[in-house]
Amino acid sequence: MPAAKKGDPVNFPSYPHEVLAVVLSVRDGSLCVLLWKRAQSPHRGRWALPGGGVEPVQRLREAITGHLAAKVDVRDVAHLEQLATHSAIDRDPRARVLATGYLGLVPSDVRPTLPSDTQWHPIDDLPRTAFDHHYFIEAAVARLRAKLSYTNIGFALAPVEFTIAELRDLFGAALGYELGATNLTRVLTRRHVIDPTERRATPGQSGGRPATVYTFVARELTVTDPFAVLRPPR
Amino acid sequence: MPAAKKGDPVNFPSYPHEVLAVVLSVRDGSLCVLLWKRAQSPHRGRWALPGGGVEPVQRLREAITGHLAAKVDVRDVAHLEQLATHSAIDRDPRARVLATGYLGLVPSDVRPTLPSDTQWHPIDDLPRTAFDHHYFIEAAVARLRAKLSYTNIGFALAPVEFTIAELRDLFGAALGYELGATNLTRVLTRRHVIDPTERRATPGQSGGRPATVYTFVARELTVTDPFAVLRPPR
DNA sequence: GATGTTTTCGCCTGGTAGTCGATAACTAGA
DNA sequence: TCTAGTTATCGACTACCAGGCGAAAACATC
Repeated sequence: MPAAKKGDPVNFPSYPHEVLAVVLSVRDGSLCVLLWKRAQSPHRGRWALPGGGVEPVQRLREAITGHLAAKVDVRDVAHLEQLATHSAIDRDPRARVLATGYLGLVPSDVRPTLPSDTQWHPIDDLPRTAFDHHYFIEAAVARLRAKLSYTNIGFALAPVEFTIAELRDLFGAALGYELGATNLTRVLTRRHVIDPTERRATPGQSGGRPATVYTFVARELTVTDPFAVLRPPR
Repeated sequence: MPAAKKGDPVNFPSYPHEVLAVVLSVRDGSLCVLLWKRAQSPHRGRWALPGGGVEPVQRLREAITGHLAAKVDVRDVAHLEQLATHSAIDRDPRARVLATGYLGLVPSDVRPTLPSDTQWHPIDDLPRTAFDHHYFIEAAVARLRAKLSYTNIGFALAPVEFTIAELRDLFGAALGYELGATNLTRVLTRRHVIDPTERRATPGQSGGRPATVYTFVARELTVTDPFAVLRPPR
């Protein structure tokens, strides 16, 4: 029997496949998602996630990076990870399209120049979105909020250098509730997620003690806490 | 402008899409995965995950359920959840095929009758597997082990009724290390994951105090611990 | 200096994981 | 019935961590 080779038949049905990115960032104290306004039918006038098809030479991650480049400078996207693949039969009215979602994060201090059809929208004040894109947004926000607690994913939301007060506000906006600076500092330093530097921030108009400047230890995703329970014996 | 309708063009390239299931279960004290031996090229003679194509009327979950039915009684699969979608260009030598993985769990007390080409294989003694299936297996095992700590996913690995000793051995096999019965009981009961019943198990040959029979409170996935850190204020 | 503002540190509390030894509840056999 | 062996369960103890609060530090302005 000859070895299988390129061109031999595969009996699997084919479907158009698209990738969609939920790009999240904290803007002016609110967690926001990047959306663009559709000018074409279907769902003309509604707001949609960046994304599109997958070229034959591209992996999914390369495809979403390419589509993102049309909306933002992809070097500003500090973290990108896959979410779920959705397969509802008529999620697109034209044909059956499978869609794989991605979560992208942009630090709060970078201000990418956006095309005129593209804007940041606060998570808790979303407009009508196209297709089933709200499912992807919900999943992305849930994933981010969970990972803020047990990974160092904050590095992708924060500037390279920051004070604890800034980080407290950033985490507060991302999580949707306020938290104390004392405990935040202690948790993140004990887990070696952030480190203090020698530098101090210059106080604002009204004075006050100058804050220590912190940085994230690593700038790629690492899990910090092995879930705390049912640990292996010493 | 007319509204978009079925049959309108979508500019997304199409790809054959397959679904693959990593079915895990504890058999004779070892965490095992369900594999079948390929009789056809490519990868003839190697062991592969159950799976196959997606019919036009099926969602991904329905498709994997259908393919699983050829190997096990799907009613024995107590839990099924999506893993990642893989897109390496030549993960299949015949053509470009996208693949979405699923994690399935079978309780340790059910003994599905398997086709002659299908067997359980211990996780730490795997044969050569076909295609990129080992990536799916690794991801599935990691997902299971993580979720054992912060969800009630154990319900899908355990019998409906069980003793703490049985559960300790079950978790030990799934996690890959032994753990203490005292702490396991305390953690799972405080989180309302398991509940004691009035019934007692009958001691074995060698006697001993009869063990309390426990059950899982819920039989669908619930997250028990909101990750313990950076909680909202009271 | 005096006052106001902001950050940071130390102390306290409560809750949870993990371990170990004592006790309970059975079987089998003398 | 009593004793020894076996297994399960409970209580006590330790260690660690999250979370909160107030005091003190370190700046600003006046």
